Amino acid sequence: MDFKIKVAELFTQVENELSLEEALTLIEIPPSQDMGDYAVPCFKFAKKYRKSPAVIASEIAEKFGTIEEFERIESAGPYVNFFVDKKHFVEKILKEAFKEKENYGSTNIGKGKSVIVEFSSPNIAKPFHIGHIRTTIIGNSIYKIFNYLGYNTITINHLGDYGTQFGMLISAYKKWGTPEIVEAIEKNPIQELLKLYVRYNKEIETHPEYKEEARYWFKELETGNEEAHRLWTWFREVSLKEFNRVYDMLNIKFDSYAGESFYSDKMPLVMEELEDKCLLKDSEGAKIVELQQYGLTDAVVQKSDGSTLYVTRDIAAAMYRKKTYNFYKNIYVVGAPQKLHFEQWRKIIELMGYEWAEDCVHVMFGTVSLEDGVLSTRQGRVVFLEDVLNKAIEKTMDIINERNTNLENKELVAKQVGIGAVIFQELFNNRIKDYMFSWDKTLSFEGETGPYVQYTYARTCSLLRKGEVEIDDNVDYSILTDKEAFNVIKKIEGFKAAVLGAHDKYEPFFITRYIVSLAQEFNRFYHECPIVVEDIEVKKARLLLTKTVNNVLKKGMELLGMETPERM
RNA sequence: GCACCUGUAGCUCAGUAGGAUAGAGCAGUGCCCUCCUAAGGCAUGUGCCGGGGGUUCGAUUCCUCUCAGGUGCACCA
Repeated sequence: MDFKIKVAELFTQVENELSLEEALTLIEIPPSQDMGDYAVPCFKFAKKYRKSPAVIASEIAEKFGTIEEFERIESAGPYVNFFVDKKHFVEKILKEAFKEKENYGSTNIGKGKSVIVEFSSPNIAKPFHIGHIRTTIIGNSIYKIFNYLGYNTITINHLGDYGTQFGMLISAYKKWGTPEIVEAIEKNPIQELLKLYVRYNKEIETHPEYKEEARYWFKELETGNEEAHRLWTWFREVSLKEFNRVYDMLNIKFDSYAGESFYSDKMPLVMEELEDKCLLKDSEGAKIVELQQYGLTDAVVQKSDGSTLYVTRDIAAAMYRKKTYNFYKNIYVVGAPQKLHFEQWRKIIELMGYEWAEDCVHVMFGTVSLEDGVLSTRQGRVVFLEDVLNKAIEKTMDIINERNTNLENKELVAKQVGIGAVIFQELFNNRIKDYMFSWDKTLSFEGETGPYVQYTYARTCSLLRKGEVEIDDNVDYSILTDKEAFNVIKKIEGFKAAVLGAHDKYEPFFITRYIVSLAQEFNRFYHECPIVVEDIEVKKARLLLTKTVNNVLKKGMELLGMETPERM
């Protein structure tokens, strides 16, 4: 980064009308190595000097004398190309990384600021399936990234634990809840509760009165009927226990499980406030907030039967969170189909006069589908998240048994690598892309994959063990100016930018792409340059580089939510 | 009908706040373990960057129209 600033400074010296900021925006990274490390195109100056950009570039390049940080500065066509002094560069980057250790890549931009990340949020009594993988893994990574940058982070699992569906479940249980069913639910909660739910929905067709009964029980639940509450609590607990199995596998923890039910008593106040602020309109018995003038569709905030809706609850939740946590950002990791909902919700909060509406962000992502169509719980088109993780672990175990039979902790490593592969895959592309779930892709471990990065990391660990020297930054840096080492170090320099990019755009894939490319560069270096060698100076220098790569890969994987096995 | 998202190599995708010959992985082919972990490295081919117009010295990138796929549009969440 500092070298880039240096380039900008040099440029402002020869072009004194240029501000440092302007100069910085002009700087580019040349497409090819032999064009230098930084470049400034001169098209912009053509008008001013009435000369061709190529002539300007060569004139500018000549104005620079010898400069310590740069090996040479020369023009190539309309560009001025800067070649950094390799030794200088290498030394600066590695010393910095060595000094900052596991904080290399972090900055303190989040100090004193609280950020809420709401993610995962499965529905109680419904399967935790492949459709939940995205919010869960993306959300966890965003939390880790913000946490690393010094923010005070709060993770919230906004459980879907409220609504008429629970009236149905309670009613169904009261009808068919034999001791055998109780036992089955304890053993296999989600599947059995889902069965009850599906059966109830089916029987509504022949027994229309069931619909009324479900509503009755939901009302009872709301008004504090003891039995209803006891059943609801039980459903919630057994479901959560099952979800926690997956969270444990993924190593995910939440600070709060305040779900929909948590806000159920906070709705009247929201309605009152909307009323006071003259935002409500009656429409066919329902209460709405008109939003058409803002290019949105009107939002229903209260049904004609008086009960509230999703948006109303989210407004209550946002207000509660502002009051409780005084957030700097309130992040919702929820699928793209809910874009309109979040736009309406944000607009309403804004209309209520809360400036912090702009601090609420919807981090959306594309939809997962299956090869045989859209996911559908009812139609049995589900892939359970737990099955995906377990299959990935199994496959990893097979590979380990094939190739490394004397590895210790095989089970642990298989778990770390298998799950790492799934996480990595999920965070490899731009969030917004839709994708089709495929076992082949999920279970492929070659090329740009999680195992590839973990393998490279394990390789660095192995080298550090075999090196048997104390790593310090007092080495002969000229050893690291060859092409392969230099490329690795240039890559290392980019870590900070990758983390910041991921932060700014709420896009973990900046980090995913980054660590894969770092691993690639390191593997090239590894194949070209023997590291653990007789010559102690060469060994020390190359091991310092190895150690730095080791640190960055480890931190990068951690930010994605992956484990980092030291042998595999 | 209206709105939003996506469209780049056979497949899956990158493409850095418009710039120098558009890049990776997979799949295919051929090399490299007497050498630090071969889940690795090297070599090799592939592109009307969906299409038309426009802005610009310069467009995969910005604007506009258009085609294709996906998603959302009031009492589900």
